[in-house]
Amino acid sequence: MTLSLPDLTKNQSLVFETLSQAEAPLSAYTILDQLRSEGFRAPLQVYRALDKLLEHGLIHRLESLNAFVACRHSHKHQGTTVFVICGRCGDVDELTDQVVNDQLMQRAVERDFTVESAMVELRGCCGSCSQ
Amino acid sequence: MTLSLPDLTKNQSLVFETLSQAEAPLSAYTILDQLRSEGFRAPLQVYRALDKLLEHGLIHRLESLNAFVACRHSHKHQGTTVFVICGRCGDVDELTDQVVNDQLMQRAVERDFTVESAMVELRGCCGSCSQ
DNA sequence: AACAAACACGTAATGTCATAACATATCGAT
DNA sequence: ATCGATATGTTATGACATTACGTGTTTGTT
Ligand SMILES: [Zn+2]
Ligand SMILES: [Zn+2]
Ligand SMILES: [Zn+2]
Ligand SMILES: [Zn+2]
Repeated sequence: MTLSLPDLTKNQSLVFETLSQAEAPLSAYTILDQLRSEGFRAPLQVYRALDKLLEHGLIHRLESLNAFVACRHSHKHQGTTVFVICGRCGDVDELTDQVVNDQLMQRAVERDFTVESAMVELRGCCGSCSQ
Repeated sequence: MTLSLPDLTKNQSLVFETLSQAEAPLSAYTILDQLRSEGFRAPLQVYRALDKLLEHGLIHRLESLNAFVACRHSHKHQGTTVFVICGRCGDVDELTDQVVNDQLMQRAVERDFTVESAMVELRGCCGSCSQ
């Protein structure tokens, strides 16, 4: 099954392909290095593409790593996304949880706080790496 | 009630005082600038003090801001701490929530993931700033 | 006291992540 | 064809963090 993607420009496609094929989160500068053979020369070429891909929801930024991953969800995100990040192999899984989301929003409302964005990241060791 | 603090060195005390008196999260370099009059010259002086203060649990690092705050809890942290960060005034509140913590741990266990650390940060607008 | 280990500190250099500023090019609608 | 919006190329700079090396200070042991 192929996702119907928004039209991506050349640079956006290159960055997205790079992230999609990676097995772990990549920093913008790592992406830059991998795309030098395609003519990339400067960080801004990467960051601009990343910005658009983030807007489209095709990728995510992991705040605790200063790195980026292609989205693994085939469905639209609803509520807060929880990122589960293995520190050994770098694998990143993502999940949405109604209970977590509702509880966070409830606690925010209680204190009259308007949530504009939420970050939830679990760092640790995945099943495969624990064997 | 005064906390019984671990013995802090001169540099650690200076950094902790700076953070304690701040009304918003501070970056390491902002702390450095504020402590130049006290003889601080290099980022490492700040980062080393921050490391120790983090170990002692006296301060927290906000991953989504690359900045630090003094802990506002008078009690020991149990489980995941949720940081609630106002983007207007910079105020940071922290709370612990059993439901959020248990649900996150449950979802981790389900997928055989061992959590080593969890980060939860809500960005938005606080009650005072919404008036 | 003498010694050694552990810890804290000072300094310079470097590494890593991200954006500002400015110029040029491409595309699409009128 | 012209115009506005978007995308791109390039250089420089800003912001966050660590490596490497040397020195000083404390502490526990002999
Ligand atoms: Zn996703
Ligand atoms: Zn793993
Ligand atoms: Zn705290
Ligand atoms: Zn506020």
